[in-house]
Amino acid sequence: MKRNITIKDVAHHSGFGIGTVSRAINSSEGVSQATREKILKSIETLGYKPDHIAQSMRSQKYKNVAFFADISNPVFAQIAKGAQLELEQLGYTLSLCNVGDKDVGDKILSFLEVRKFDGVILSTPREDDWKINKALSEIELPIVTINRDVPVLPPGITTDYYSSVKKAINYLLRLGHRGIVLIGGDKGIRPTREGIRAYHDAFSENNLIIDEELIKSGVFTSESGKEIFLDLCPYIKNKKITAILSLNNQMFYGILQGMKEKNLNYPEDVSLITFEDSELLQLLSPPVTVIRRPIQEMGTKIAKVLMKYIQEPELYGKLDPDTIPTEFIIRDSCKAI
Amino acid sequence: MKRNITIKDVAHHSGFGIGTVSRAINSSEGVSQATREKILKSIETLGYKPDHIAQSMRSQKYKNVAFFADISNPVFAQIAKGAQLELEQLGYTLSLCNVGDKDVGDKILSFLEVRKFDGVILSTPREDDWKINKALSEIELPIVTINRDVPVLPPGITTDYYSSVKKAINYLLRLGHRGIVLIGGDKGIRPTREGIRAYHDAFSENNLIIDEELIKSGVFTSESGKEIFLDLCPYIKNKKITAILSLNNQMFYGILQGMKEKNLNYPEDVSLITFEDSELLQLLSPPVTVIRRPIQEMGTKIAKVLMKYIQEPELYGKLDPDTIPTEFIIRDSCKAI
DNA sequence: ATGAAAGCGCTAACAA
DNA sequence: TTGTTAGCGCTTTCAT
Repeated sequence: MKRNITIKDVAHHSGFGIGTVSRAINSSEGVSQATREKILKSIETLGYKPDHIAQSMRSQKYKNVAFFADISNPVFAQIAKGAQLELEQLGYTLSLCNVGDKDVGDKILSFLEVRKFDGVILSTPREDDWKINKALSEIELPIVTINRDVPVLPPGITTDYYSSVKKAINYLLRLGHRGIVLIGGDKGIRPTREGIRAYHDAFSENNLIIDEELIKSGVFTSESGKEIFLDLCPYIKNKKITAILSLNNQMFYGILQGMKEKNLNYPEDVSLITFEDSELLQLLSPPVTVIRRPIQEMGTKIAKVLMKYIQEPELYGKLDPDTIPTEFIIRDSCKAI
Repeated sequence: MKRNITIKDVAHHSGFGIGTVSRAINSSEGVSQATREKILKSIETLGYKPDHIAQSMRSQKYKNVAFFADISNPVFAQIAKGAQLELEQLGYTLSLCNVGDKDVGDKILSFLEVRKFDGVILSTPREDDWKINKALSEIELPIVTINRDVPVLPPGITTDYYSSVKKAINYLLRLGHRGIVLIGGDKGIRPTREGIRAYHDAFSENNLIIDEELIKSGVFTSESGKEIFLDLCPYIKNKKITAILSLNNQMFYGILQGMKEKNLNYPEDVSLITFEDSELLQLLSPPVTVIRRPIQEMGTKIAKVLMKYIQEPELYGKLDPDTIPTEFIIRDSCKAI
């Protein structure tokens, strides 16, 4: 096994001490321009690469970020990609961790316990789970959340669900719909809460009374979406319900599955809008009216904010919350009544 | 900053030397059962967690695996998830790296240069690019490839494209199709090569002459798929071409886009089959006939093999190649002629 | 079976 | 500005 080139070799080759070489590497001050250049040249000719592990051990900086989310959801995969691309610029690495849906707090802690990170990117399944939150509050690292308002954490990066859901509801209202179902996830997470808030506001601003029964919450899976949809079918058939707005991409798949199963069509039998654009939704016939957001950019933004926290820890929790804008794109999945 | 519990504390608390403690932690031999238990108890009561960085520094083992692929493709995202879940079992971490499409070799090398890994999971964009392969051959780590036959690397995990593509072509042949287009990616990568081989074999086993012009290759993007499709349109209209088999999910999106744009329908105007199942393909009407493979399990398998190489380096390159089976699922996107 | 001690490659404190 | 040195927490010889 061929020995690696170490800082000692560079010191020897350049004729300076290892301290000076270290300073040159880390572009710390206290090195004359001339020396720095000579050392850099030595590094170049020797092909020296600092041992990242040894650096970490001494400096307690790891250039490593943990990503907690279910990457099999293309949305999180895109966010991960965006974040990785950004972190890479600064020499940081993104490490994946899939915490399922149970014992989330424990899993996160035990993941972090045996590994070293400088920061965390996180999408927690619930905001008000005290067990999870207790775990989160024990983490002594900057954490940037994805679309979650976790009481024990500073605000992270969020999507502007409110404006576009409101636009969408208003659009349906204008088309004459009144029996509008809102399908979201757990009511204790931001996307659902913001969606519901927008739903309420849209109705009341139009002086309409809300039927709370029309607000459905499940979990972010197609199975859950399908189940909710099937329960809705009788009301769709008797025209009590004429439109559905889904707040989640995966649930929307389930809705479409349910429609197919029940031989229902949109927009004839029910009008449809969903959150999160995709090639699928454009390819379906008719193409689906959606709320879109720039997902990969979200990842970039998340990484940027986290890096700021890592580099200036005193800023943690003091930065203004950042919200990603959304876009309401009308296609052909809604009809006027 | 509260000091961490170190191996010294455990040594002190248990009354043994740090060497013995270390041996107990690593379950190396040379520790009596009684001592081991006492030490384990001390570790428990103190809540000691070995410093993974210090361990790495001494042992040159990092419990870290690099994943090179474009995770914005849901297929790779799923593979990454499967691999992560498996690696996690053994305390290993999966770190992401997105190498785009140019300077791939350099990017991989520079990523690996400044970080420490025990192994690599890789999907290279080409198999015969000497620059990439030169880079790959310089990597002194076990590498498991995803569906690639890279000359300078041992075989990794592959999918059985051959059998199912053959089944698919035979199916189309039986339906009376002769103008069957095969759309794949770069001819220098395994999936395309295997697809073409199956295509050839299916035709010749049926004593049919192949029109090489019907084998189209592009890149794995929807844009490329669409472009190829649009070129095909005249022949579809004059019935020279009656069926298309796409070897890639992303390209298939492009084909569907093209169809939509040209107001063509399947299976009326052209029969369609694609590789890689998804909810989309089942929701489209009519649902699309596909070749399916268990993607997440692929990730698991990849991780397992890599772990074997990491734990027993002498096995590297000596294990039998592993091939993931595929399934041909007939739905309603092909009609008889 | 166990302890002592060297040293992995680096940073940071201290000296010069 | 530069060199020297301690020591980060651990594994691994080498003694005992």
